[in-house]
Amino acid sequence: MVSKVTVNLAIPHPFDLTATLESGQAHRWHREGRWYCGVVYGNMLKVRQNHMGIEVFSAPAEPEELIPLLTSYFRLDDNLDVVYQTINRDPLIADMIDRYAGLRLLRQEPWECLVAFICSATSNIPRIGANMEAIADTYGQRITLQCHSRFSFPSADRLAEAGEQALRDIRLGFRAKYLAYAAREVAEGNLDLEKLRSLSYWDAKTCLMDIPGIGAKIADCVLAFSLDKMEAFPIDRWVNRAMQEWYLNGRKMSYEQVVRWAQSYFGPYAGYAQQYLFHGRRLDRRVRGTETRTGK
DNA sequence: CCACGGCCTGATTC
DNA sequence: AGAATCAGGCCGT
Repeated sequence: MVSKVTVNLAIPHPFDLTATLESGQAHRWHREGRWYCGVVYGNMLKVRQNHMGIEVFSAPAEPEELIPLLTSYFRLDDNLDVVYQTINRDPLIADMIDRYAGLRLLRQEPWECLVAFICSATSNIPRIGANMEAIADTYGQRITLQCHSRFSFPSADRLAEAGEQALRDIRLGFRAKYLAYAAREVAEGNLDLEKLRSLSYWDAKTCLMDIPGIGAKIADCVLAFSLDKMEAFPIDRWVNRAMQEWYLNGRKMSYEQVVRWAQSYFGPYAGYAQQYLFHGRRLDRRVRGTETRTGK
């Protein structure tokens, strides 16, 4: 029997499922028309937004049981009005907020998020997704929902056991070594991701960056997208370009200098500002089809 | 601190 | 068409 609920959570502030799931934070969502299919915390989900809220199919847990999980995952506990008031410092960011109102950060599983962004180095969004699926297909558990099958995301233990060569074999490239190392550190308890929540942003970041293959950018992604550090400000080429052109007037600054600048400018929700800048810049490039290659 | 080459691989560009 | 180039970085020199 198929169960379905409309998760009729009061969403008093804007929420845009499409913008949220297609803003490059999460890598295991597949779109089918207006539905999105993904795997979160061992549950396969099929979700769609309507005027009431979010419709959900799920397995193995029933949708009703997953309401707290979904509320957390989609950060429906964030008051976006407050976020917007805080980061809305100028007409440029205001335009992004206006265009993508309801785009939310996600609160993902830290381990899965860390793996995804280890895979992100010198890669691109489709390939990161392919890597994540290959990892799940090979090492996860099968979950079936309405004749579709997906696989849960495997634990660090499981990937530590797999080892570097096996990860290379599923085409992770040079990232296999970093992933194998990180898996071992987490499996052995030397890196306790949940514990990072209780640390300050800078302390948590330092812990993450102790792992080879995790630099400032990847650490910031994990902190912003899974560990509730909303002041984290991941800077990739798109955000960097937005910052250079719109805010820094071409001034040369190191990565961490730009982070500090953004934090002092946008405040404690700098991570939200980053997500809007990133999304806007990326879509812009797509629409125009061409990208000026003067920068690199 | 900064600059640079190398790293796996697949898609896109020339 | 085959060869460069590039993609949501990081590390070592």
